Amino acid sequence: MQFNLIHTDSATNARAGLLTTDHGVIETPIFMPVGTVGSVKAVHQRELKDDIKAQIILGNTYHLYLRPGLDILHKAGGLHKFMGWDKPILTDSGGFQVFSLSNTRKLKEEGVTFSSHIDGSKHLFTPENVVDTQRIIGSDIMMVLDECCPGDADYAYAKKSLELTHKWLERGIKHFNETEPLYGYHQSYFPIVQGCVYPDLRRESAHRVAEMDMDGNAIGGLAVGEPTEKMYEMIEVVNEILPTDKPRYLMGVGTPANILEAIERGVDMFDCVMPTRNGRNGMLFTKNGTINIRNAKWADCFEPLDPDGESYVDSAYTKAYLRHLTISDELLALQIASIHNLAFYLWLVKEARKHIISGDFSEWKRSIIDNLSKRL
RNA sequence: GUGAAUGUAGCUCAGUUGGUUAGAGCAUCGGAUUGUGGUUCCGAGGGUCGUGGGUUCGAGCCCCAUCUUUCACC
Repeated sequence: MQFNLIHTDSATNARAGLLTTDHGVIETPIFMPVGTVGSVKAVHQRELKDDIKAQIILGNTYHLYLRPGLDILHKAGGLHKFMGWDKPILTDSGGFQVFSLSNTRKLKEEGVTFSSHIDGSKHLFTPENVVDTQRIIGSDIMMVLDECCPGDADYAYAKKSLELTHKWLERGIKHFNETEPLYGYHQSYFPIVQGCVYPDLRRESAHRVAEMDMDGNAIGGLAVGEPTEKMYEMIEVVNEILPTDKPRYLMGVGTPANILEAIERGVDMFDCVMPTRNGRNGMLFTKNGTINIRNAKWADCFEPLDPDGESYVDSAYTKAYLRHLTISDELLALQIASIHNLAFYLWLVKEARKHIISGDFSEWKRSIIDNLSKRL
């Protein structure tokens, strides 16, 4: 994997770059649609590629490990072949799911035991076997197993949690270095900065992560209940330390405004369920603000879905039609809303990149950011 | 025609031996959702209890009449 910075904004820390993987080049900053179980929910691979213009998508180790399972993924020749997607894939380690989904998780030095949300069966994730699993999945970017600390954790808990995450980090990297890709292309392995909302823990973690000298670095444990300003502060603290010549990935974030603020602070990669999950619930993102398409006021609005939108759904369908489909629980509603929102998120980062390169990122951000969180 | 049921929110129904401002689910309307369990959660509006009388301090509940719908029988 290679990362080339094309341009760094003179007024801010925003960067435009090119991330080259064996499955293609990614223009950063980038947003990565989330495709948990080998499918971006409600969106066809062809639409992802041709209409949304996704350059990389996410898969999830926890979900794929439980279903379809390693045997099937291995026989399929990895996730790319299995799902018919030949562009890059990043897999989350599953650490977050173990903490957010499982009610019977148990943290130990060795790893984390949890019971499946599907059938209750017991499983153990260790830093090592999560590497093995991601080798089998064959993701271009694998993530380390970490503990995602809640946003309201106290200092003592956060410190203890961070120590465990760092131990797991070293074990994971050791195992990564001792294993080989299974399908003939390179796999990168990103460590994750934790430390909750405590600047000294974040600094310590960022130093630790930077020392590992991996292909790229991630910032985790944010947007998990802490105030937004804290999140921005933590990004600043961490990015002072993380190397500038490696891509920085802010995990699980976020709103369009969050993304622009993070880009300004030097983040290159994002993923979030927001455009797809909220889309399935009738929320549309536009550059003028968000729309709740369920609202009665759209019932007879026969204007295009989004006059400024670049996706074909934006001009092909009206607000009234999408409201009708949404209220009627039609499957097409999920598809249209998901395609629209993902296309918007990809437009947003593409536009940000354009303005970083042309040197007016700050002005552009200022001109758009207040509108993004308005409600239409 | 006779007999038996039935009538409470837009819909399907609860509603104790008669006792404060008649409840629920769904629907409607609005809000939340940040490394996804096609979710989930939160809030709001909405009823002259078929109608008219009566008994009672007090009636959705008891009595009478009437209408609606359903079933059975002639």
